[in-house]
Amino acid sequence: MPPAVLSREEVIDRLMQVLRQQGYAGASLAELSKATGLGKSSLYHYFPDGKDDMTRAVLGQLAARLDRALFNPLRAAGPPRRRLDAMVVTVNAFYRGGREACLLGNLVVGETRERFHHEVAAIFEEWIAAIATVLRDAGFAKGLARTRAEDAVVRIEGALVVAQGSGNEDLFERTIRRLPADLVARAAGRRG
Amino acid sequence: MPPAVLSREEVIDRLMQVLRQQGYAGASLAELSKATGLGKSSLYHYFPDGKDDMTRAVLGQLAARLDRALFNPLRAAGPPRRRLDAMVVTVNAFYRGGREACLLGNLVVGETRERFHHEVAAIFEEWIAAIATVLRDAGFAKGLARTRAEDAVVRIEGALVVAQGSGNEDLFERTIRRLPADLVARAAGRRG
DNA sequence: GATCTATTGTACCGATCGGTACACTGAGTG
DNA sequence: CACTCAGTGTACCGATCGGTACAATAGATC
Repeated sequence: MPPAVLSREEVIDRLMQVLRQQGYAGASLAELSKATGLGKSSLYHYFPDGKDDMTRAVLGQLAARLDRALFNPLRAAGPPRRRLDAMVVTVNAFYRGGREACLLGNLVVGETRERFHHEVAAIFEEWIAAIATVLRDAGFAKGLARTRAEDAVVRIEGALVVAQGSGNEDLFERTIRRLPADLVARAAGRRG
Repeated sequence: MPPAVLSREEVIDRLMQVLRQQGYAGASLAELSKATGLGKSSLYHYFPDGKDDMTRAVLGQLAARLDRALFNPLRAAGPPRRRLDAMVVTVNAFYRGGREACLLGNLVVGETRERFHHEVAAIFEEWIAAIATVLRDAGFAKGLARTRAEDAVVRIEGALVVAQGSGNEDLFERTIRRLPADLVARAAGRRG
């Protein structure tokens, strides 16, 4: 809907970049305007309820993109180990090797946690469920598959925080590279 | 220094609560004032450089408290497994079973990442090093001890995010309860 | 009691916040 | 050509932002 220079999807993409980098409270309308190249009036034309609307649009687009690029491949047929390896590649690209923050992680802070809880929780849940599906396919019992799937997402989110906080850039990639082997390990072989 | 009703340590404690819950951008002077019971003038009397000063004071006090309650016990003598168990108890209390956010995690967002990077990175580093010490005492090689120690902190930070994001409250406690056994496992016995 | 210094309340500053009003444009459509 | 209407720039709103000035107060010290 923007003139032609930027599609709606691209606009939401720019909004996502600002939100994931600055957080909700830190993302001012001025920055969102600058990042998209749209004036405030245009921003409010597309997103009548302001930042709240924009954030919901961003969450919707994120959910759709993750479905396509991450969750559906996880749920598709194929060797479990290979599906997990594919996830690692996608996740690594999505977070730019740990240099980019997680939007979901930034939306659990302060008042935004309750405000966007439904959307955020749904994405986390779908992610965990998709990994659990792979692990069930790999022969694990339901409970164990679920627990390990949670642990995988926990480690990805944690690795982002610790990598950025400690300045240890490669910690993120190292952490997620271990994931596939760890996840399918038979009650043994934690890692090297 | 506050009249007598609140010690400096207590004031900084209140500031910490606001900062860890709201993040830096979301913590307004009005809120910090209300939480401490000090007017803006008093706040600026104790912390002349405003929010920046307050945040540094909070980080300093956090570092001191973690040293006393978490890192020193980890580095002290005693059975490694017991030291890790103690860490879990302390961590669980500190984060109120996952209901309280991590200040460090909230300070890696936006411009605050660079601003407080030294302090934040130092705390993460000391934490990881302390856990690595335990694991060396448990007989692990230096590299493996370090990697597993990183993983422990990664899982704690990640569990906070995922527990709060997914609304799954007990995920945090479940995750950290697994940590001691996982950490000292002999290249086997990932967990259940 | 006079003095001093730490602490505080009040009032204020310019800047920016999120958000709105409105007139204008320009590309389609009849 | 007349009309419409999605899209936009400009100007503005009251509220709040982080921060400062300053005079009043108060408790200790002499």
